[in-house]
Amino acid sequence: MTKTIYEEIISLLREAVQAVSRELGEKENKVFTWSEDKFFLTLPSNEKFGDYASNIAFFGATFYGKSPRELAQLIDAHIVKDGKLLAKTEVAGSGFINFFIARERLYRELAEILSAKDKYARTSAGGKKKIQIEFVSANPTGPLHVGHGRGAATGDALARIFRALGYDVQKEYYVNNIGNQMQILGRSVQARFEDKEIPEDGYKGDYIKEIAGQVPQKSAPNEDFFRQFAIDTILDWIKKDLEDFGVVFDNWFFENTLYEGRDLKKELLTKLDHEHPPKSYEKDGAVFVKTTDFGDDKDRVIFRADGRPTYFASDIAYHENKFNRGFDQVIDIWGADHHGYVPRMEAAIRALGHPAEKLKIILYQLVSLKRGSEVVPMSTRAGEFVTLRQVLDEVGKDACRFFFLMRSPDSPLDFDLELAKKHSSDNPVYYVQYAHARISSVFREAEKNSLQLADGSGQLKTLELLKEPEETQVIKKLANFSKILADCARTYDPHWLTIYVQELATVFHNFYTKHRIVTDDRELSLARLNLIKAVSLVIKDGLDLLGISAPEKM
RNA sequence: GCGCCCUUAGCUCAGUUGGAUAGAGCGACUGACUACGAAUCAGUAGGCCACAGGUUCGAAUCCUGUAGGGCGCGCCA
Repeated sequence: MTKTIYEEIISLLREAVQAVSRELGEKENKVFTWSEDKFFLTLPSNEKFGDYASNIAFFGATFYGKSPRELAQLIDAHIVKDGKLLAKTEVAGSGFINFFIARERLYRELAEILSAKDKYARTSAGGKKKIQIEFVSANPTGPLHVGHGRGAATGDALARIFRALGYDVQKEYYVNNIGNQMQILGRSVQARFEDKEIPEDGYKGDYIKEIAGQVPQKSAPNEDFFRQFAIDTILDWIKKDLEDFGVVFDNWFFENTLYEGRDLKKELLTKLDHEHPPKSYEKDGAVFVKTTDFGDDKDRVIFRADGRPTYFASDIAYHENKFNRGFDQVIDIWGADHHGYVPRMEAAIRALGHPAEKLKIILYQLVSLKRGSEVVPMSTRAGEFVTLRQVLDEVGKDACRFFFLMRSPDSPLDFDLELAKKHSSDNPVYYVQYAHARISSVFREAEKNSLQLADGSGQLKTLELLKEPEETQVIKKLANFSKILADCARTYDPHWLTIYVQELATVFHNFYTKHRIVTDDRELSLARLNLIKAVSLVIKDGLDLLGISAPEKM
């Protein structure tokens, strides 16, 4: 596993800073401790600021009574510049250190992509750390709607990215298959089946009729049967929808298994109260958890006066179960409509004695559908929700996933169905896929001219022919891929990758229109074929990690 | 009423741990195919980063307040 350019620069920078610390420490008898999270590089917006930039000198400056610029110059003087990694560095502005990568290093990176192929940018950063991502987890009371699609796309893409970075990832779906809603579901189907009035609070959608229609006539159904039948049927739908959406879970966890063959109440209370002071108490016959001790604004009931557990009891037990399975990090992905639930869940984790950082809850904002400028009405209450299936059938998996992943989970998503269907440059999915197809097409053309890339043809000697600014731009963009993946993992946000593949497509298209690839100059043609090969590898890999296909023709 | 999220170009949005001259795409306008896919590319115009204070060497980014929008506030799930 070779080090990335980014990692190499960071370690040079760290060494330089340490050297400066020692020097100033000896001279002035005081040592500033740079916090480790300040060692990062940004990708400057303007290329005259170099390929990477660091603002590290802004941090120790006042401590040493120097200006950031002075400190930056000191650090800069200690950075090793041997031409293998860095062509030069510069202190600029009020104290930035700008790094310019040596051409030689860029060619080596390109060669690395060509030989690593789809293993490029795979790192061991995760160190086999066990992560669990729980997402979708919609109650099996109806088909998935578009909102669930956003959760599904986000969770699945994150899982793929974390895996690529060497984490041991498990994807899980939690099924609420017991409780009041399930009783109501069962009764609704039963009423349909028996042609009776659906209960006031029952489910009234057409899909209830559909389920009732599938109940075998000769069975002797009772309420339990209807409930189970309904749950099974709906779960089958959900699984099928997810599968067609490209999402396959490693594990389906059923709520009822939390209760089977054990006294959950006793176990939970033992867990909560084994340390002094106890974290639970009884009031008016009900059992409360003192979540207020951990930042929640009121204590929460986990067992009602009649002894029945609340939803929250299941959730606490479920998360305890996750931690018992040995995950170092547990990620929950919820729709923003559940945000009110976050403080109590986090409080519960701490009440159970787990460090708060072990649980990461990602909230994604809601999705609204549009056709052009017209808003598609959606209201769960009126039963007017648009299903994931409908959108999937209409716009296809690739566009659907790309649109869901195009925005940060934080920002509300306007999903324009018309745009997603368009096969034109307005549509970012096709823009990126087109770049990939175009490259495949060039290779078909090259073969006609009996030009082929043999394994290992990406020799440095050949690659060094790539000197045009547009070529350099492409190589630099390619070299950023691993940093982008790391950013996605650090921020738990895959949308950086959707932006990245678009940018990569842009620099490629720009190069393509300016320079001909297949020419009489055989060596140069080979060099350029290698370059676009690398582009197609990274685009394919990037799209793969988003769960989107990279077609060779379209 | 209380809490959380949001407000950046005509539109849809980037701007990640505070950093340099706030960036894309669409739309508008101008230009580029007698050789590899024009589903493409190049260029021009377009901004009081909702508003008002504050913290900082430095704020679209952090804090406080105001206005507007979304969501949530059960011994429901």
